[in-house]
Amino acid sequence: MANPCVKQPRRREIIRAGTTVDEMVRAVADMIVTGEMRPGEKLDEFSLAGRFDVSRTPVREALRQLCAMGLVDRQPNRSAVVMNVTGEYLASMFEAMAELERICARLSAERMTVDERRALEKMHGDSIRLVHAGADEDYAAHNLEFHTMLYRGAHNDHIFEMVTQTRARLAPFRRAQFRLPGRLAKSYQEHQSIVTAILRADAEEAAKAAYWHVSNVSDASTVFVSRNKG
Amino acid sequence: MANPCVKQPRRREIIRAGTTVDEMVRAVADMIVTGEMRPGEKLDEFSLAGRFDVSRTPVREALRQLCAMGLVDRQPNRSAVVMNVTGEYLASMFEAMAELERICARLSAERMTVDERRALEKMHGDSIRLVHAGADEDYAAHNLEFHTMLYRGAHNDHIFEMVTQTRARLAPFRRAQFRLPGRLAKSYQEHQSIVTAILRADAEEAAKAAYWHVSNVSDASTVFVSRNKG
DNA sequence: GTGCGTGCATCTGTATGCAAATTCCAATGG
DNA sequence: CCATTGGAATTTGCATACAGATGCACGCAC
Repeated sequence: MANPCVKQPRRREIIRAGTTVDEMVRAVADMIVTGEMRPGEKLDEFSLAGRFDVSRTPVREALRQLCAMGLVDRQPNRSAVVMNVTGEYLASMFEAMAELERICARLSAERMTVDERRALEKMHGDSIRLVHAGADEDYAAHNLEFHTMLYRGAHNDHIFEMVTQTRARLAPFRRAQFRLPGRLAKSYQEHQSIVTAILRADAEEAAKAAYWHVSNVSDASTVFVSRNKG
Repeated sequence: MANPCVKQPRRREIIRAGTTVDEMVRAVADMIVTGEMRPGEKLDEFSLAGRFDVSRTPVREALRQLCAMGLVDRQPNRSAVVMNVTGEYLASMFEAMAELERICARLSAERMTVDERRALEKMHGDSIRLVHAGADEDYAAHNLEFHTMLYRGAHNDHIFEMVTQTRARLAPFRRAQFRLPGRLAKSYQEHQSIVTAILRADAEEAAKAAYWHVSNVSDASTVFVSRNKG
C-alpha cells in the first residue's frame, strides 16, 4: 500500500492502487484524446508512477505502448511528451481520415444489414433535437457514435482499426469543431446526405458525401489549431 | 558482461550485447515478417532476454510495442505469441491493403514529381530482367521497392505509415506469392498498367490498376495460406 | 480407463537499486 | 549584459529480486 515511490508529485489527483498497465494506457490515452493533456506536455515516468500508485516499470511499458499508438513521442533518455505533430503531418492525417471515411461510407452503402441501416437512420433523425438545442457537447458525442456506425457498417475489421486509431490521434486537434457558428446545422445536413445515400445503397454518392463532410471538419479544425498555436 | 540471466536458452544464436529496445523491436519484427518465426510461435521473455543478452525488462517493453504494432498477441500472464489472425481478419487486411494501394496509386498519379515518375519508370523497366530470369527472391525485393515508391509518391505521411504497417502485418501470410507459376510475369504486366497510368497522370486508371493488382496478390496468398494451414 | 484435484515447475507482473544521460542553474569570462 | 562552461540534481535505462498466476503432470478415486 504505502509505496515509497510516492514522493507526492501532486500534479493531479492520485488514482487508486491496483492499476494494470492496460488501465494506465487507457487512462493516459483518454487524457490526451480529451485534451486534458495538451500536445507537447511532458509525461515524466516518476510523476505518472505516483499518480497511478505503481512503480516506474509498468509506467514505462504503458508509455512505450502509447508511443507505438502514436499518441506520445519518446526520444532516448528524454521525457515522453504528448505527441505534437507538424502542420504537414496533421494535414496528412486529415486527408487520410477523409479517404478512410470515404471508403467506410462506400462499403457501408454496399454492406450494411437492414438493422444497421435502420439504426443509422433513427440515430441520425434523433440528433435534430441536439441541433435545435445547440448542444455542442451532446452533439459531439452523437457525432462520434454516428461515424462509428459508418466504420462498423463497412464490415472490415482492419479498416475499422485504422480509422479508429487515426481518429484518436486527430482528436486532440479538433476539439472545438462544433463551437464554430453554424457548424452544428451544417454537420447535420451533411450527415443527412450520407444517410440518404446509404439507405439507397448508392455507394458512390455515399462516398462523395462522406468525403465532403470530413473535408469540412478538417477545415474547421485547422482554423482552430492555427488559432491556438501559430 | 556475464549476465546471470543467461541460463543458455540456446534456441538460435545469441545476439551481441548492448542491444537497445528499439533494435530488439526491429529484430523481432524482422523475424516475424520474414517468416523466421511462424504465426502462433511463442515468444517467451526469458529466452528472448537470453538471445539478446539483456534482462527481461527491455524485452517486455519490446513485446508490448510489438503488440501495439499488431505483430504479436499478448494475454495476461501468458507468453506472447506471434500474431495469428483469423481468416476473416486476414481477408479484411487484404481488402484494406487493396483500398490503400488504390489511394496511393491515385494520389501518386496526381502528385509524383517528374523525378519520381522517371525513377518509377526506370525501376519498373529494369525489372523485366528478373522476370525473364525467373528470380523469385530478387523480384520480391523489387516488388517491395516498387510498391514503396507508390506509397511515397502519394505524398501523405500518415497514409504511408498505415500502408507500411498493414503490409508488415500481412507479410507473414504472403511470402510464397511469386512461387505460383506465371505469377511473376503477371505481376510485371500489372505493374506496367499502373506505371503507364501514373506517367499519364491518369488518376482513375492508376487507381483501378493498383486495386486489381493487389486483389490478385491477395488471391494468390490466400491460396498459399489455406494450403499451409487449413 | 477416464475424469478430477492437488502440487510443483515455469513464467509473467511489479518493485527497487544503480549507472548513465540529460537538464538546469549559477558562476565566470568576454 | 550576454554567452559559456562546470557540476549538481533530476530523470531515464536496465538488472535483479520477489510475489503471484498459470499450466502441466502425477496420482487418486470412480
